[in-house]
Amino acid sequence: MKETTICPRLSKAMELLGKRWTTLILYQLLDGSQRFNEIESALPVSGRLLSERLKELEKEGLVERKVFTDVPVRVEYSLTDKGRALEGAIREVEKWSQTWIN
Amino acid sequence: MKETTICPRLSKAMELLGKRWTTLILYQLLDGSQRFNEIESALPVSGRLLSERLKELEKEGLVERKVFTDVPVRVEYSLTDKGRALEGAIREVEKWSQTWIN
DNA sequence: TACACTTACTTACGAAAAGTAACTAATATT
DNA sequence: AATATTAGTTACTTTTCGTAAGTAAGTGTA
Repeated sequence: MKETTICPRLSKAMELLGKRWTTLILYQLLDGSQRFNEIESALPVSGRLLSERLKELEKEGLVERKVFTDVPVRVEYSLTDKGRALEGAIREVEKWSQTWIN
Repeated sequence: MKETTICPRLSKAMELLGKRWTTLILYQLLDGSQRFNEIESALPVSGRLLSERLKELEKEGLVERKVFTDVPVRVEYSLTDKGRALEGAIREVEKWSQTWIN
């Protein structure tokens, strides 16, 4: 990779948030804890990618995964403090989109 | 594409902003008008992708392109009002990254 | 007992996007 | 004539994405 002048923290943040679907998944979870299928229904993302993204977000500590051993199994995803701390940024994008898109 | 419950404006916004490099390019331009090579040097993005992204951003009205017929040619990119309106959102992400990354 | 049904994934595979490096046009300098 | 500069473009390989089908663990139904 090239040498750059950009802040490594912002760079790393964008590496995560700049991936397709990541921000919309977080946006969806701002409404509260949700099951896999709920998120999948709310967004035009496939199970394959949703699974992949949720794993990344869990690994980076933005999302928490809870398994309930009901039948069939129930899995709930929610934001951690680190994830919820992005609410301000996400709301700003939401506001921008209402003003400038379409 | 699937049916979703998410707001189409936010969805469209994220289709643009969620692409790799887009937000970092805008962040870079918050510093003011910059030439192609300046942006390329500041970010770990290749000329091929930078060119593609700048075209998209110009088409969507977030970035303006000005050609100066110096020798060799000079091209300057700057934010439009629509692009600059994203400053709040970008600064929020920047703040978040300073607090939570690393 | 056998078979369908549910959720939360995983796998396989072709298509699209991204990374890398070499190349180009226009012109000015050496 | 050869070299250098900027702002790209082209060709090619690798990575990521999208779609559809398959899986595991139980539970309900015939």
